[in-house]
This record gives sequence, C-alpha cells and structure tokens, in this order.
Amino acid sequence: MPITFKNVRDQITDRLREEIMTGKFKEGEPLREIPLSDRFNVSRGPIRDAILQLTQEGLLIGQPNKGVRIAKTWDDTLRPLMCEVRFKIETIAAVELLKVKKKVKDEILLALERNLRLFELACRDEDMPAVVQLDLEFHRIILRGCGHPGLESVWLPLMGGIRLPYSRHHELLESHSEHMAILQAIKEGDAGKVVEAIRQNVQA
Amino acid sequence: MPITFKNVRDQITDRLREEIMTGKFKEGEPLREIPLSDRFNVSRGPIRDAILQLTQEGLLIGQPNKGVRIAKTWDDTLRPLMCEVRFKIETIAAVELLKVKKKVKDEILLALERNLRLFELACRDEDMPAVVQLDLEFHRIILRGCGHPGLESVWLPLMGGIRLPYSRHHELLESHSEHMAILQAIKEGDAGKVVEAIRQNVQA
DNA sequence: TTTTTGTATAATGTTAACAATCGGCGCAAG
DNA sequence: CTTGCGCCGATTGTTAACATTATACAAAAA
Repeated sequence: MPITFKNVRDQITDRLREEIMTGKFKEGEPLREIPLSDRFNVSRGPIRDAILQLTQEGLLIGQPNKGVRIAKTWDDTLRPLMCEVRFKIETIAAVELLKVKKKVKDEILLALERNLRLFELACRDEDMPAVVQLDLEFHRIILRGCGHPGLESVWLPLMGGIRLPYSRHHELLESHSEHMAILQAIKEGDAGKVVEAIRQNVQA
Repeated sequence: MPITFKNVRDQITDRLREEIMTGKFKEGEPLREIPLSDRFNVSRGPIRDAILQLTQEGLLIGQPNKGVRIAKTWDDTLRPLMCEVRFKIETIAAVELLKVKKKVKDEILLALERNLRLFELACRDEDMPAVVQLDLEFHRIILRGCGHPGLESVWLPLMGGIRLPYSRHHELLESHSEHMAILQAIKEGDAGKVVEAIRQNVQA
C-alpha cells in the first residue's frame, strides 16, 4: 500500500480523474484494470470502483465485457451550450453560498484563499497538471460548500465533458485574477457581482 | 424493458434507482449491502457497484465505513432553479436529436411510441411506480439517443435531486399528452415547437 | 481463395473470504 | 454520577480466486 490517508477508492478516483483532466491520456485510449492495479499496488476492486465512478462522470465510456476507453470531449456545437449550463449551476451554488452561516462560510473562504495561493505558484511554474487540478478544485470548493450536496453530482459530469482547455501563460494568470474576483465578490456578499465574476471566468 | 441487460450490476442499479425514485424508501433510511445481496441473490460486489453509482447520482449519500442513506430531495429554493437547468439540458438533447441520421432517429421514435403506449396503460391503472419509471424512461430515451452520450451523465443526477412529484390522476394524463406533444414536435422536426413542448412538460 | 469454426488467450464480471473501521456497551477509576 | 478505556458485534473496505465473455488466429471445409 502506497499511501493511506483515507479511502483507497477515492484516492484512486481523484488521482485518475486528475490525470484524465490534465490530458495524460489520449482520447479513445483504453484503460485496463490489471495494469492500473499493478501501478497503484492495490487489487482490482478499488480500481473497478474508480473506473465505474469516472464512467458515470462521463470521463470514460465503457462497453460490457470490453472495458473502458477515454471519452471524447464534447464537440463544438455542444460545448458552448453546456458552458451555459455550467454557468447556471455555478451561479446557483455561489449565490447559495452567500446564505450559509458565517462559521462554515469562513472555512470555505479560507480554503479558497489557500487554493488561490497554490494556484498562483502553479501558474508561475507553468505546471499545467497542477493548474488544471487547482482550477477545478476552486470551483469544487464552492460547489461542495454551498449547502446543497447534490449540486456537485451534476457539476462533475459537466466538467468531465468540458475539460478546461488551456493554452498560453497569460491565460493562466488571467484565470487566476478571475478567481480572485469571484472570491472578492463572495466576501462582499454582493450576489450580482458574484454572478458577473463567474460569467467572466466560465463563459470565456 | 428495451433490452434485458446482460450484467447483474446494471440490472440492480436500474432496479434500485427505480425503487428510490418511486418513493419505495423513506428519506434518510439506511441501505445495507448484505440484506440487498440476499434479496437479489447475488454477492456484495454488484450491490456495492450499484450503491456507488447511485451515490454518484445523488440518490444516496454515504459516509466512509458507515454505509449509505437515502438522500433528501432538493429543497424548494433549489428545485425550481434546477428545473431550469433540466429544461436547458433536455432542450439541447431534443434539438440535437433532430439532427441525427434518419435510421437511428426512426428507432428512437419507435421506442418513444412504445413508451407512450405503456405510459397510457400505467396512467389508467394509476400504477404510480410504473408511471414514474416510464416518465423518466421517455426523457432518458431522448437523452441517450441524441448523439451526445455525456448528456445522460449530467441529466441523471439532476433527476435524482428533483424526483418527479406526482399527485392527482388528471396530472398523469396531462403528463401523457405533454409527452405526446413532444413526440409530435420531434416528428415534425420543428425545433421551436420541440422547445415549447418540453417547456410545458418540464417547467410545470 | 474465402468462409467458417474451434481454440487459445486476455480481459471483465462475480464471488466469498479476510481485514479494517465504527458504534455501543460494560466496567472501573476519579 | 460521570468520564474514560477497552472489548465486541456489525458493517464496510479490500483482496484474490473463480466464471464468463469477447477477440484473435489458425486450421479445415466449401
């Protein structure tokens, strides 16, 4: 066993999701259970769990008895439409977040600030995997903290299909300042400002 | 039953989802693995798979090492917002469905018609579980057939949180005629009409 | 040559045993 | 009487063996 902080299943799920999101596999590439179980030094059980979950999120597509492959990202007709959906979901979450009680809210703000510090570092290093992972994490913190657990279940498959496209360095810092704006708007408690800040970041 | 799924996992997942959706369990009620594996006469493996999947869909909530419980449906502030999201998703799917090639489209139309026949029977019998299941199935056929597999992954958790509320008999037949309208609009290939028909059915 | 069929192989699907973890209860110390 | 410790039963988490299914390839028949 490599590391044991919590559930092996969730560790592997998060790890694999991160790797797929950051483009470590090619589209259509098959993912086999045994090589993965070798790599993580666990049995096939947790691997199967992780694969099942990522399939449900739309990152993998599977045929019975034939395993899974890396799913294609959404085509250009679908992507902008789904970005609107994403915008709606994240807006709902952020506005709901304004209503949670102060104690919980402060924790979330703290987590967001810490995320932004790490995000800035990753941008400077141009560490793309870290950037993607931290970008997603920022939004996910809001989704998880807004008091409606079910929202994350809807959001995850959305992001699986969109797969943040990144390219140039200045875009990264741009993304960082957009996140800063979101955090600032949340701190001010101004719902309108929050919505606008999210629009800037999501509907790019 | 479009097809009798070959693997046990999906059979159990669909069966459990249907039972939860049709209100066979109370909110917060715990769901244990061993009783379920007894009931379905399988081992705990597929049961765990199903539970994992339904948890991901938001129908169950689970704590590590403590099992899962039936999740609460979304509260009244969230539900209408998410119904808008649902409307957007189903609209996208139905409009995309208009574009798929004729051969595939005809199959889908056939499936929808068969669904409506069964739906009508279930309405007359006031067989609520069947009604809910067939209502969901109708929309799901469109989602699955529209040519963008990922859409279903987003839609499922949405429906998990909404959990169609039904009450009086005339509502059932109303729902049936709304579905008829959607099918008719799709047959005509009129995107505007399709959107309106879906709005009628979804934003009730 | 083409098609078909049988077999080998490698992958997933399923099972049951084993390990780790959580909650409750009893009991003793303060 | 309350608090803290440790055991016990129950439940989930993990593992490895076994079963089933799909694919590739080769040999035989048309």
